[in-house]
Amino acid sequence: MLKKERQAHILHQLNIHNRVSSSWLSESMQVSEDTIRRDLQELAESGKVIKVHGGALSLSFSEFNINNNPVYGKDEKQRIARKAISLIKNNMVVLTSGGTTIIELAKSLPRELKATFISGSIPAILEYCNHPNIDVIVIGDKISKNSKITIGADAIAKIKSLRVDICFLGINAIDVQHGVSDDDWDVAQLKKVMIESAQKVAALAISEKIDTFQPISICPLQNLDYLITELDPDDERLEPYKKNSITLI
Amino acid sequence: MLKKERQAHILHQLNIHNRVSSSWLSESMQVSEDTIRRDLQELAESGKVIKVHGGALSLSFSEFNINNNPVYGKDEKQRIARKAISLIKNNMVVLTSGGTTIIELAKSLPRELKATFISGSIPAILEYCNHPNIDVIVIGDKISKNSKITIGADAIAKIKSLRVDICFLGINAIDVQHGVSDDDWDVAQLKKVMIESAQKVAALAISEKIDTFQPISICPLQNLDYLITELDPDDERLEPYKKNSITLI
DNA sequence: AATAAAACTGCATAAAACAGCATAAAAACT
DNA sequence: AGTTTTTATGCTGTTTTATGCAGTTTTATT
Repeated sequence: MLKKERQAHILHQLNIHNRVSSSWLSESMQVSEDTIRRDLQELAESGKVIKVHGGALSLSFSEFNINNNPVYGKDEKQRIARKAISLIKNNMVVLTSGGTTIIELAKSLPRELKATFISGSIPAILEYCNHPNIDVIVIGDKISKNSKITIGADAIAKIKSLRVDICFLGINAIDVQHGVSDDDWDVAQLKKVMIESAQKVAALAISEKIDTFQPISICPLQNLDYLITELDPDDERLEPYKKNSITLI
Repeated sequence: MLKKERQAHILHQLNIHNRVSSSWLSESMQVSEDTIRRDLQELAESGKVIKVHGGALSLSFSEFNINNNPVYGKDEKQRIARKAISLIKNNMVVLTSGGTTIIELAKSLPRELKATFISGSIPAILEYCNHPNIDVIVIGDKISKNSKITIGADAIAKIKSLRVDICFLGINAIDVQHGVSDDDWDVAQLKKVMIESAQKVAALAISEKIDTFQPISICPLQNLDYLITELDPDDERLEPYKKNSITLI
């Protein structure tokens, strides 16, 4: 087998699998690992593959493309935020959960928007505070360290006493069978009452969370009014969610 | 599975769930926990994740800590903070007001201190959150934009229901005749009830605020147990405050 | 304060990378 | 054709890297 052939074969395999291991290549083409190593070295030097210990990765390998922006998945979250904002009208009272998507929403709020935001998420509150025209109401209680959100009976009681126009939930998992679910019991309780206290409920999720589930159930799909992802509302991945009278945005 | 693959997988999981546990990763990728630990270590060193005991957190979960605008009189406030901390013992319940001096206090808390902190000041809460051994309780209510602190009937009622070991007040004005005073009516109300709810009250003030007064009175000197400034307790400027059974620190 | 889980340390090992050499085939040149 | 040069490949021994394991220390939780 000629050198060029071999290298072409390697590139081909990389296109298919996004990864190859030296040992496997050596085996499948019946050449020594040294030869493979030298092939990979050349391909890497001419920038066609990414060489790593034990093999090579395709250029399209996520880390090197996506990871140029420091916050993973930030663009997606900003798209979601923009869509979510279209639901907020002046003088509305808005309840928000925690999570990075919600923080992105908080950061993206247009300056001229005038509304009341209620939340127990410290980072979100901080963002709301920096906004010129937004009234901020804090849900008090004990803070859960890892999610930086207030949780507990007081928080739940306070949320129950509310009746807000719309509630934005940053969700961790959603699928047709289980509905919205989470892996933190306290946070799940909080989200449950948030849903009850809101006229409209919007779930915010990057598409990677679609069709996943976690141990603690929050609500069935029927309770949601909007599902907002970074995808086009007509994307086929969202098809199963259409029949549940959820508005896809 | 190649190392980079694994690390990319970890980042991907983090993107979805915001946090991952080492044990789960180790299980799901069939490698030892040591390997995972080393992966997380590398990712943390290159600043792609935040390593915590038992796993790792997504970066986007701490990026709101970039709040380092210069503080007026920072050195003095740090000195005050150090003195104030000497009053806090393990397992105490501490109530704090807002203000930059209090935030300096929050930042200076020693890692090994184990206590419960209660506050309605968002910046202070954020600092408490980043401390490993401190339980944080948030006083909820409407936020006063300029002081980033919760104010209102709910906050006052909640504080009244407390009985804390010690209360730290960042104060705006103090003099012998009027006692502690302030220029914000809401904040003053809040501080009044804080004082009532605490066994001991410590007032924190840089020396510039000594012997000044403002329109709204909070309490007479008699209600204070400690007065903490950046000055030496024997400084002559503090002489008038000694006879009021206040401990100068 | 006691306990269990996780992190670290140092070591062992296997796999992979590397450097240098040998060789054989291919290419280039006389 | 014969010689030299270049290129490609494999081999040997050494170095580096990746990973797991055992024992200890640290951290979190109750």
